[in-house]
Amino acid sequence: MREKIVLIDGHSILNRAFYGIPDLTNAEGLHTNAVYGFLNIMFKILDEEKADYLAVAFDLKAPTFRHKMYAPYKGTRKPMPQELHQQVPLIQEMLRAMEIPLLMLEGYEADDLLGTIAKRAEKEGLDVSVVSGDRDLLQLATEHIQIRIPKTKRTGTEIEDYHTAEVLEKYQVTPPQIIDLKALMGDASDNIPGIPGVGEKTASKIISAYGSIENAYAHVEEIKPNKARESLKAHYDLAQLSKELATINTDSPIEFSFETARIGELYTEAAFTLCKQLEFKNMLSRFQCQGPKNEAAQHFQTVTDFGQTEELFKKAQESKGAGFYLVRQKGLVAGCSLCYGETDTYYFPVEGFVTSGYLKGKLEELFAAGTETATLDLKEQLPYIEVSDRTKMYDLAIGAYLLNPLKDSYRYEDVAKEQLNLILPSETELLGKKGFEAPEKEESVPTCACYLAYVAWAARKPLLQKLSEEGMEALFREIEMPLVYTLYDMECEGIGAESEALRQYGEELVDKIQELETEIYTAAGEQFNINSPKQLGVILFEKLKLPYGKKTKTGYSTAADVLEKLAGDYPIVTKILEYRQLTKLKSTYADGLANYIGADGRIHSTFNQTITATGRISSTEPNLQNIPIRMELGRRIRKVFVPKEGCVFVDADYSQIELRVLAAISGDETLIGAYREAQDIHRITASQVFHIPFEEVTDLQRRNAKAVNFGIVYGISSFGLSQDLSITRKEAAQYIEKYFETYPGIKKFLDDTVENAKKAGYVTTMFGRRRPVPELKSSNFMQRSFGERVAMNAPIQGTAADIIKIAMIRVNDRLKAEHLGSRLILQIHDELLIETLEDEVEQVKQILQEEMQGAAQLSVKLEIDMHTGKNWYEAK
DNA sequence: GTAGTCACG
DNA sequence: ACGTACGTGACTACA
Repeated sequence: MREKIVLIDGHSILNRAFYGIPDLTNAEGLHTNAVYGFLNIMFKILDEEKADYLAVAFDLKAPTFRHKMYAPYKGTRKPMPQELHQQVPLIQEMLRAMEIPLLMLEGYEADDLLGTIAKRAEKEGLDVSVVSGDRDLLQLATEHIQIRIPKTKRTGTEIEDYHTAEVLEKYQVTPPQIIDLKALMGDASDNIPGIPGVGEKTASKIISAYGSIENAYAHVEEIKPNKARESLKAHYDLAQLSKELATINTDSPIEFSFETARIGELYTEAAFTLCKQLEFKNMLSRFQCQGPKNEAAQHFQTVTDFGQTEELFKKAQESKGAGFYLVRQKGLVAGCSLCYGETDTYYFPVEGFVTSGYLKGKLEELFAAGTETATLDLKEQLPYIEVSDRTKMYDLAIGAYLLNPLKDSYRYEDVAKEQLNLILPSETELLGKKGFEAPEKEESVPTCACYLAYVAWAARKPLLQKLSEEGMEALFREIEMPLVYTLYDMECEGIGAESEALRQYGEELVDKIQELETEIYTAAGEQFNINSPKQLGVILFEKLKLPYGKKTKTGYSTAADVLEKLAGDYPIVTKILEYRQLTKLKSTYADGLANYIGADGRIHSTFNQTITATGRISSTEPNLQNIPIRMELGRRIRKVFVPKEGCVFVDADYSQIELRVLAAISGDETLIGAYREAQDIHRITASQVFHIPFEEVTDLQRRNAKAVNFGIVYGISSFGLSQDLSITRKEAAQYIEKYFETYPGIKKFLDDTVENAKKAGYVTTMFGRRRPVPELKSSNFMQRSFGERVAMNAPIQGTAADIIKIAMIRVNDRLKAEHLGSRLILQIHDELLIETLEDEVEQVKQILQEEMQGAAQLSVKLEIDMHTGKNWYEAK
C-alpha cells in the first residue's frame, strides 16, 4: 500500500472559499468565511482520502525569481480585499494549532513549493494529491500526482480530479504541455504576456499538433490561422519568456521532512479554542475533547445537605452579591445554582428537604436583602420567583445584547467569551440538544447550571463597566431591565382567540383555494405544485412563455412584485396571486394560530428582547406582530382576537413616530414646523416640496411625498424609491433632491450620521442604544451601501423603539399602581393593545395618552390615535 | 438547513 | 459598474 500526501495551495483555496461563501463575521468583527470554507474543503479531502501526510503552502510577500526575469510579473497573488487579507493569518494560526506544516520560502511561490514537494514525494514512492483552485498546477499531474480542484457550489463542495489521463482528455495536451499552452495564451492575472492574437482555442490546437512552442516555431510556416503564425514569428522570444515564467520550479531549496507532515491529532485543544473564537459551531463536533478545562469549573460543587444549603445562602447574602440560575424541567424547578465571591459556585438539586419551594424562598430572601444579583434569561425564570427589588437584578444576556445587538446568541458561553475571555462548553455540548429539559447526560446538569451562575456573577462587573463607558447604563437599568417584567406580564396575559371562529374562517378559505387551484391547472394545462416557486417558474416562463422579469439564484423569480406586472395581461397570474394570498392566510394564520390557542382559550406569544439589531422587540410562537391588516380578507382574522368577558380592546398607535423622531433628531426647522401646523404630514410635505398651496396637492403628489418620507426613514436611495413608485431612477433622484432642498436639515443629519458612523463604527439612538455598522468598512460596494442605509435608519427606528419601550413600562406600571383590572397585552412596534375593563375605558385612554405621549420630550409632539372595539378588527 | 415568499411595522 | 429600500417570523419546497 502506497502512502499518501495531501498538499494544499493555501492562498488559492482561501481565495476560492472567500468568493464561494457569503461573508461571515464573528463577535469581534473578524471576517471568517474564507477560513471556514478552507477548513471545510480540507476536512472533506481528509475525510475521503486516507492520507498519511499533509502540508499547506503559502506565498510570501517578497518578490520571486520570476520578478527578476520579468519585472511586470505579478505572481499568483491578486490584490486581496481587506476582508480576505485579514484571514490569512487566521488560517495560518489555525493550521499551526493543528500542527500542520506551512510551506513558505522567500523568493518562491506556493506553486513552486507544491511542485517541489510533490516531485520529492513521488520519488519516495508516495501518492500525491495537490489541492488548488489554480489550473496552472495541472502541469504537475502524473500517474501518482493528482491535482484536485474544489468548486464551492451552493449545494456543497465538488472536486474535479486530474491525473495525466484527465488532463489529456480535457485539454488534449499532456500535463507538461500545459506550460506551453499558457506560454502561448498568456495569463492576465499573473501578467504572463503570452503572444498577442492567440487565445485558448488556437493555443490548444497548436500545442496538440506540435507538442511544444519550440517545435511549433520549427514548423512555423505550417501554422494556421495566419494571424497566429505571424504573431508567433514576431513574438517567439516572448513566448519563450512566458514559458519560463509559467514553469513551476520543482527543485526549490525548501527544507522539508515528511515526518513533520505526518498527520497526527488535528483536533487539538488549541484548534478547538480557535474554532470557538471564530464561532465555527458545527465544526466543533469533530473535536473529541471538550476543550481546555477552565479554572472555574474546578470549584463547582453539588450540595444536597440542608444545613449546608442554609449556610451557603447565608454567605451569599453577606457577600457583595451573587449569580444564580434556576433549572426547570417540565414546568417545575429542578434545582438552582448559586455563585458568589471569586469562585464559590454551588448547585442545589431539588432533593429531600431542599424542595423547590424552599429554593424559591431562599432566592427571594436573597433578593429581599438587597443583594445585587445576576442571571441570564431572567424572563424565563420569573414564573418561579418574585423579585422584590428590581433595581438590584441584572440580566446579563440583555446587557450583552446592548453591547452588541448583532449577535444571534447571548448564551452563557457567549457572554463568557466576550466578557471573561473564557472558552466554555455550551449547554448543548454538555446536555445535548434538548438542554436542561431532557438532558442526555444527567451528570452534566450541575456543571452547566454552575456555569450559568458563575458567568452571570463574574461577568456582571465588566459588563456594567462597559455599558457605563459606552453610555448605555441608563438604557440598561431604566429601560431594558424594567421591560423584562413588562414583557413577562404580557406573555402571561396572552390574548383571547376564538378557535371556532378561526376554524370557520379556515373553512371558507379552503373552498376558494380549491376553486383557484382547478382554474390554475386548467390554464396551465397540467397539474403541478403551485406552492413550489421552482415548478411555478417552469410553468409560467417556460411552458406558457410569459416574459420573465427578475431571476433568483436558483431560477425565475415568481415574487409578487414580478407577477403583479404580468397580472394585467395573463389571468392565470392573477389567480396565482390570489391563490398565494389565500394559502398564506390558511397556513400561517387560520391553521397556524389555532395550534397556539391554549387551554385558557388564549394565545401566549413570546416576546424576545435580544433579537433585533435596532432595539425593537420581536414576537414568536406565534408572531402576533404580523397579523394581517392591509387587505380586507386578511384583516378579518382580527375578529377572532377578542377580549375577555366584561372587557373591550383599546388600541393606541403612535402617529408616524419614526418621521417625528427624524424631524426631532435632525432638528430640521421646516419639518418641525410642518408638524406644528398641519395634521396631514404627507400632504404638507408635497406642498412644500412641489411649491404648491396645501389645498391644491393632488392625491398622486401626496402619495409620492409619502413614499419619499418612507424612503428617507429607510435610508434613501433613488433605486429603492424608483422601485416603490414605479418611476425611473432619474425621476426618483429628482424627488429626493427636491426633498433635500426643502428640508436641508434632514440631509445634513443623514450625511453627518453616515460620516460619524464611518469614523466610530456604530450609530446611536437618542437613548444611547448602539448599533455597530461593520458593513461601512466593506470593500464591497453593495455591502457598503447597505451599511450607509443602515446607519441612516437605525437611529430612527431605534429611537422609536426606545420610546415605545418606555411607554410600555409606564403604562403597565400605572395600570397596576392604580389597581386597574385592565392589562397591556400586545406591542406591535408603534402600537399598544390594552385589554380594558369596560368601566375603565376612559381611565385607560387617559393613561395611554399621557404615557405614550409623555414617553419622550421631543421638539415635535408625539401624537397617538386610539380606537376601542369588541375585537381587534374593530379596535383599529 | 437554505431559499423563496409574504405577513406586519 | 456594482444592484437595494429598514426591521422582523412563519410556512413550504427541496436538496
